[in-house]
Amino acid sequence: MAAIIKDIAKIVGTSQKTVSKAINNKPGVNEKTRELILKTAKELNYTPNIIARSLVKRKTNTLGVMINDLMDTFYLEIVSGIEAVCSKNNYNILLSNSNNNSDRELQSIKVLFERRVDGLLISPAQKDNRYKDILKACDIPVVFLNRRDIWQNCNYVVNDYYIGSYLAVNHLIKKGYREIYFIYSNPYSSPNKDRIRGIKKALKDNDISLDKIKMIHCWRDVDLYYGATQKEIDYKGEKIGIHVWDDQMALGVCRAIMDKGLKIPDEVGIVGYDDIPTSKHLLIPLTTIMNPAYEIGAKASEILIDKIEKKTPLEEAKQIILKPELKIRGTA
Amino acid sequence: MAAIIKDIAKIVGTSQKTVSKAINNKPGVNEKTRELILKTAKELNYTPNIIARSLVKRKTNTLGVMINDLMDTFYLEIVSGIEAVCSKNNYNILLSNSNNNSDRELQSIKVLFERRVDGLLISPAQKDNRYKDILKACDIPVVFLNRRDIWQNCNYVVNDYYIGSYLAVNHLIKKGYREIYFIYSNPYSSPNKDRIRGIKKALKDNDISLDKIKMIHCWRDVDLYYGATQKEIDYKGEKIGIHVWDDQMALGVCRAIMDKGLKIPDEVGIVGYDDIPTSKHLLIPLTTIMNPAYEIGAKASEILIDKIEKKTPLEEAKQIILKPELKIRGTA
DNA sequence: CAATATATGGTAAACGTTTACCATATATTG
DNA sequence: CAATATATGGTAAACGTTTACCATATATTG
Repeated sequence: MAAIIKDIAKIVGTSQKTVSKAINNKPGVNEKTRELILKTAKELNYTPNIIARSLVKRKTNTLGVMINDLMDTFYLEIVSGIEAVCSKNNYNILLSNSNNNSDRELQSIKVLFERRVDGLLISPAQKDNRYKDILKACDIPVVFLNRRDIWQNCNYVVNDYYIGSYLAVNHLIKKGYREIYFIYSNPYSSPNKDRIRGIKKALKDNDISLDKIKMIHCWRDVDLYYGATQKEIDYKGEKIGIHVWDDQMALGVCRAIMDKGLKIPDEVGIVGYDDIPTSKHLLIPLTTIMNPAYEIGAKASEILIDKIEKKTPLEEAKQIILKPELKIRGTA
Repeated sequence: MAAIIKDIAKIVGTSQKTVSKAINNKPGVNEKTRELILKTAKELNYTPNIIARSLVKRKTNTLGVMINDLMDTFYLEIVSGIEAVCSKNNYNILLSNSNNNSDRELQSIKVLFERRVDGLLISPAQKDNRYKDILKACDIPVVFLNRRDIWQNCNYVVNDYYIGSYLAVNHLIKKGYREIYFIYSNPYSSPNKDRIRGIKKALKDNDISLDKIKMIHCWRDVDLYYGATQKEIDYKGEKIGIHVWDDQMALGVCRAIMDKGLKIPDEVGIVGYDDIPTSKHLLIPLTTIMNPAYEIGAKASEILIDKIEKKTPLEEAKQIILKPELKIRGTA
């Protein structure tokens, strides 16, 4: 039905090769021939078949994007950044969501391979990442999003969680909150380890004993955060400072604090993480740490495309750590 | 480098066809031969090349997804729904973002065609949708997301905005808010037209003169909504009810109302739209209309896949209108 | 003018699958 | 037993591109 190169060649009375060259704007085609070919292509409503091209060129101009939680607005911004860079460089995105299920994650990565993506952007599921061997055996480049501990010398783009949580807790302490809590979600991930280091540094710098910090673990769900805050946090006259895993979860924490009848920021100070777009529009705008999600996605895609197009040697690990920033607003 | 069918055939000492059959679990292969083939495939680390398969089968098992604003959490949920259904049906997603720019939209749709997606899911850019002719000339199925006016008899899945805004304004009126505002964004879209019909119906049902409604147009940006509310809304002793384009924008409206020193919900009532996940976790949880975004995405993909696999005749338009729901919370 | 470079373009193979068309050996049927 | 059905599997073409290898005509060079 749809026209193919062979049809155009037949009509114009030339070879397929000449048609191919003309359509791809390559030199070595007579100007008149080229015009005739392009005109005919337009008339026949010709659309190049990228599938066929990919097969012979062994390049799909496609990036596989594996996200662990598409419902999280933080990843939304990362994907936006990826999309923008891909679009500019003529790459397409094959999007998958593991839902933090490592079986689905493994399966999806296999499918992305079968689809012959030129490179892979991965935001790993929370635990049990079994794809490591497959990825290492394979020779396509991979860049990890927001995680830096998948294997030694992996490519990654992360926010500097060490600095971020340092800034958060240091700010709380300087503002006079002395009873410090950290409510966290993903215990074994590199972000969490980095953040705990940052928090300890902040305590040390302010001459506060390390065991003054109270850690509350809570899986990532606003209602769970609400419940944990309700249950675990008690005001005994000393100002409480809470550093929360991320802004989304901070909503639950804020609500629980208000429901307990405590005052933000007078009795309880709260610092989130990520600076999602809603944070600054809340009734009490959230004090938080800006995590440049869009930039993470954009930077990671740039690195990946560089690797694919061999501008950067494949074996040399690219590791980018982006600076976070304290955004002081209404909650602390 | 990587093994292909030919290699396996040579090693096992059989034809390519037999290998292909064995790998695809098709009948007509001796059990012993099949086992040997699968074992060899595993040893060679064989990965089928979906690109080659797509070329000969003329089917890519890929859906093109064209979103007009990836930064909007509402579309995030739609994409999640799409992803879930695709994953279940062995389809992949090629994701594009038009950023409400109709040039990019047209360009991206062309690229998706060239990539030979089996079907297209489109959430149209705000204005000037120039892809209509291309789409109609082409013979792949298209389902529109959240818009029902692109052309006559197009396939679509929408929320019933007529009912939704009816519920919103009716609720405001019943609660005693008599001065009604509607702050809206996308004037010429089908959602807006449907919503205005719904609002008028609500006024009529409550015996309120149609010219009592005040419409404020404001492009979709929280700060613009904040500004418009600051400027346009004045409390003169009569309770004000505001129906806002969506929940995200309602954040700006709420903040402006508070900054003016007005009380929510005593003096000003606010009803949003969409029921994004944060709405129920706000300090004053937002009264809103639930818009089943995930379901829209899921349903649209199901329809599209049905069309592709010819379970539904291509020419018969599938038009699904999902019911919204009033969520009464703290703001009205 | 002969030798060479350049522009133009044709032929045919290749990318890695699937599948239409056969062919053969064995099992089943009346 | 002859006739037929069934299981197994081989050959070669096809999907729609790109490209290595040539070939020819013309322009340029000394």
